[in-house]
Amino acid sequence: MEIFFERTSQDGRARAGVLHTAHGDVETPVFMPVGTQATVKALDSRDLAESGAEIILANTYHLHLRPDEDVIARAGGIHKFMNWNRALLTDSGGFQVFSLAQKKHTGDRHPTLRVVSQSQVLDQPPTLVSIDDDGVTFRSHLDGSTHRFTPEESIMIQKKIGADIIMAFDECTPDDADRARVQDAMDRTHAWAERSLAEHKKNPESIVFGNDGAVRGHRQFLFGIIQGGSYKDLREESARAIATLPFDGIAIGGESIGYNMSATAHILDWLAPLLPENKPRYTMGVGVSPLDLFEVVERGVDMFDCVAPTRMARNGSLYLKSAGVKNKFRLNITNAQFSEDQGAIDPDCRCFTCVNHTRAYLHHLFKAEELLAYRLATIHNIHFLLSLMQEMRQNIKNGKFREFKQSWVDA
RNA sequence: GGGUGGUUCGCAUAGCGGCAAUUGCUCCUGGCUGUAGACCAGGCGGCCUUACGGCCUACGGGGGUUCGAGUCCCUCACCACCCA
Repeated sequence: MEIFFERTSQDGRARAGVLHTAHGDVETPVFMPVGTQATVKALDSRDLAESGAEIILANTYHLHLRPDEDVIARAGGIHKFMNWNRALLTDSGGFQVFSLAQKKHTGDRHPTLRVVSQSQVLDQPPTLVSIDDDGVTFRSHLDGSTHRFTPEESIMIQKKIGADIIMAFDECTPDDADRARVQDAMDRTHAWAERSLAEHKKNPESIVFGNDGAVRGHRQFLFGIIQGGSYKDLREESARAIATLPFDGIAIGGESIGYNMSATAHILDWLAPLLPENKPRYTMGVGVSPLDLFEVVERGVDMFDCVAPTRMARNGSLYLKSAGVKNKFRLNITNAQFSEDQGAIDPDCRCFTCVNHTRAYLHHLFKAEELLAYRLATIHNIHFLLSLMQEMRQNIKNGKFREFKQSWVDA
């Protein structure tokens, strides 16, 4: 029988291991850069590989709406489509269901007016039409057209996209939801987990096409997702339900995860005794601060992703060690104080940006809104976190994880 | 030499008797969840106040009318265009 995940060492609850995928091995614990629309924004596949990325994310919701999964399947699958030959994971679209339903994501903070032509203005926020036990109906944020996702549909789309790891279709719970709502979403997530699994088991391979037009699939691994909000008993119930099913990996979802790190830590502590040791664990949406990565790795998590490093990069917020607690290991390169700073973003960083360019230059590129700013900044932030993960793995292997974490806490 | 228009917070603008005074840009600062995000929010004369708010200085210079002037009148300076 094939082996997907191997633990190679353990230090306390922190684990180091490797994921074996059709597109190469992935050393864990791993941070996965987010490439929603089949691109990690501002980077090409060479930038990504040189930054040390072994696995990236893409999104089912976005790729279904554009360009459409059949386009990607006919192109030979997402790896060929975007020229990325390492591992890739697709999210199921479950988070978008949650995101679409959240009022705060349709509020003033987001532009809803898009100029379509000189005389036509389209006011088209994404809209959640309905959620029922069978699936979700929603309107596209691109053109307002109505679409429907069911667990079966989400899995089928993910097979056509052709990721190495795919996610069960789930319902993410808002942080402020009451218990009945959380329970409801959790029960639905469990039912959808079984249906996602059943659909996947029919054919555990991707459905993408070779140059000859014949299907040329590769093995895909399916993760289930634990929900249950901030309720201990619900989280435990969800963990038992998901852990019992023959998923290849276990994800932990919910709005709190990554957003509220003390809640995330509590949830992980509750789940610790209930998670199977032999399956990879994935906290969805963790990685705003380097310290967040320590928090989850310390609690036995193997995988995590976050839009923060790439988005922060485009917004001029760049990671560095010893920036003090105040700004959480980041500096804002657009600040006036960097206009003539001839040092590297992070003097200890060995990424392309830090080796070749100064803070003053990056400051200028951002002020001038030059496109190179976003690429150089993203290269740095991704490299920074991935290199931190590499050090973390090494320290787990050497049994020095606690000391290593402390060196960052004290920084 | 004559005529017309203009001079408002770094730049550009609004303002037509109640104004610390519009808007855009620049500038300053902050925020970023399984990406509707190369985005969003706040600030932008000075001083004081936790806040409500208060005081001072301000619409080219000077003078005048008025309870009150960036706004009306006179004058000077400068800029632009037109006619000689």
